[in-house]
Amino acid sequence: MTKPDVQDRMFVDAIDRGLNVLRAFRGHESLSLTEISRISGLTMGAAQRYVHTFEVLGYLVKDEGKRLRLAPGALEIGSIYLTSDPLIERANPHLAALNHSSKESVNLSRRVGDDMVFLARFTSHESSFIHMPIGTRIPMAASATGRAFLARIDPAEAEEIVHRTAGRAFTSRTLTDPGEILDRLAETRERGFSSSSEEFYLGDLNIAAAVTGVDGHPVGCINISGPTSRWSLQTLEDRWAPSLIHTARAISSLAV
Amino acid sequence: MTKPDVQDRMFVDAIDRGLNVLRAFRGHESLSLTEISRISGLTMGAAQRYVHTFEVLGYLVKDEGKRLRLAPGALEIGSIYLTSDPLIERANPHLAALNHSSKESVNLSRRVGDDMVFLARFTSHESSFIHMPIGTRIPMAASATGRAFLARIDPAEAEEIVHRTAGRAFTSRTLTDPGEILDRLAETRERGFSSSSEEFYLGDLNIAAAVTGVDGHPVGCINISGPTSRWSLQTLEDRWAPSLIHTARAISSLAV
DNA sequence: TTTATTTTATCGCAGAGCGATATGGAGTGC
DNA sequence: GCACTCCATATCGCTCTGCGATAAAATAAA
Repeated sequence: MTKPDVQDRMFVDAIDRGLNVLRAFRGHESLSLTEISRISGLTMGAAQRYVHTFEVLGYLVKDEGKRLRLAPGALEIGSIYLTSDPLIERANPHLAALNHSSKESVNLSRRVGDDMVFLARFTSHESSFIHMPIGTRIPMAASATGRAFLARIDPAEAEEIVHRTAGRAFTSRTLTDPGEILDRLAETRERGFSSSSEEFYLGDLNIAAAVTGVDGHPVGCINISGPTSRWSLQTLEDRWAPSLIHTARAISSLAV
Repeated sequence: MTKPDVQDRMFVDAIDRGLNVLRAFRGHESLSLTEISRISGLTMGAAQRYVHTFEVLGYLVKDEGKRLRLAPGALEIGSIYLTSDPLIERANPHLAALNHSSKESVNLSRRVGDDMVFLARFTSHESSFIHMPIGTRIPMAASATGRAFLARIDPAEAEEIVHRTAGRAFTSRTLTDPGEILDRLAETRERGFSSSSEEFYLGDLNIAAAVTGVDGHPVGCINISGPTSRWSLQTLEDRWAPSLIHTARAISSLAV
């Protein structure tokens, strides 16, 4: 369970237990009731009750036979979030303009724990397309957007996060040495943007810059991503980093 | 409450009560605890417990003062859905290709109740951009995608939906007469695609075609949307409806 | 056809979530 | 600076919601 303290009487267990039913679908197209019970750790009766509840609410739908799938109704809360976060609506015109001029994928993300989460995504105008839907999480230490964010928070906190989370490799190119990552943060602080080359998936190059709030603290990041088939990291940086920084500043200046 | 039957002992009330806290944020950037209590219909104590629970889970975050906002963590379940629905991943390359050739906004949607919900969105390569995030719902009767879907289901069911939901106008151009909408469905059945002109918001033109499953029933729709500043409905149809239909069929042929 | 597994339906129980309320904190007006 | 109002937080005794267990029904596999 997510509950931090077994004595937290303010925490509603049923919410977490219910969400665990939906979380069970991560990496699965469909699941049987028995599989949901096993993956979520709930008894068969409890799993049955939550599944029934989410079917009524439109979050789950029965597939052929008795298997269940997540349904489009599961987008309900995420959709409310996407229309209530002012940063997204404020950033969109700027992201669209940068997407238009660069013709590459341009995204907005915010921090969630040790990850960056995509909130808005304008896909490449060229034929190379990679499926990274809204809500996708990328580890901060292994991504340009994450490192752009880390470069703008308290250095001690950034160092703690890097030491705690570095080490996991996603490709053969992922930086895993904390010292090397911290060097990249220092470089990012100097240049005002970060970059990564094929660290989260092969063939993908990225440059990113932080968006700040009125107090100068980072509230999110924007990035441009382009494939190795069209760019080298050097040419992507030379051509688009100035516009990226300019766009990040333009979005930052709208913060209230 | 959403509960259809007060005697439904399988329904977990706490889930619905909790979701009502999050639903309260629809149309609001932030809310106080008192406002959440009032909008959701929960007592102060219950609202307090659910707010605390969602703060721990990362779905809500405290703003300046005591106000609360939805946080990016609220995308959790929606994100799992977007990566588990095989239609989305199957459709993406085709949507990207159509977006690339048409340079206009290309989207995928599925039916939820009386609405169509955007599941994937490739934005226009031109400068006109409209904020319609993933999860946005559009009434079936008042949209090209919805009418493309209605044209492929049982005519009696389609007629019932049109009579029950038609009448609400979103712009001065929204079709509200059920007879006229049913005529458009007949036209759609003939042409294999539907269209709408400025019905959901002014300046927006749309053509749509249904994606079908192995049994020929519709499982979703794709649409191309372009602004009146660049197209007339006639030229959008003439130029892109053949490709749209072709793309819908290509996606349909991948269904299992 | 038989057996095994999964799903559904039901029930008595107990503790999770409840509403009420007291207390603390913040904002406003004088 | 103080009084008042409103909001937020903390707490408590209570009850009914969600529980696990289990029997029956349905489905899948041999």
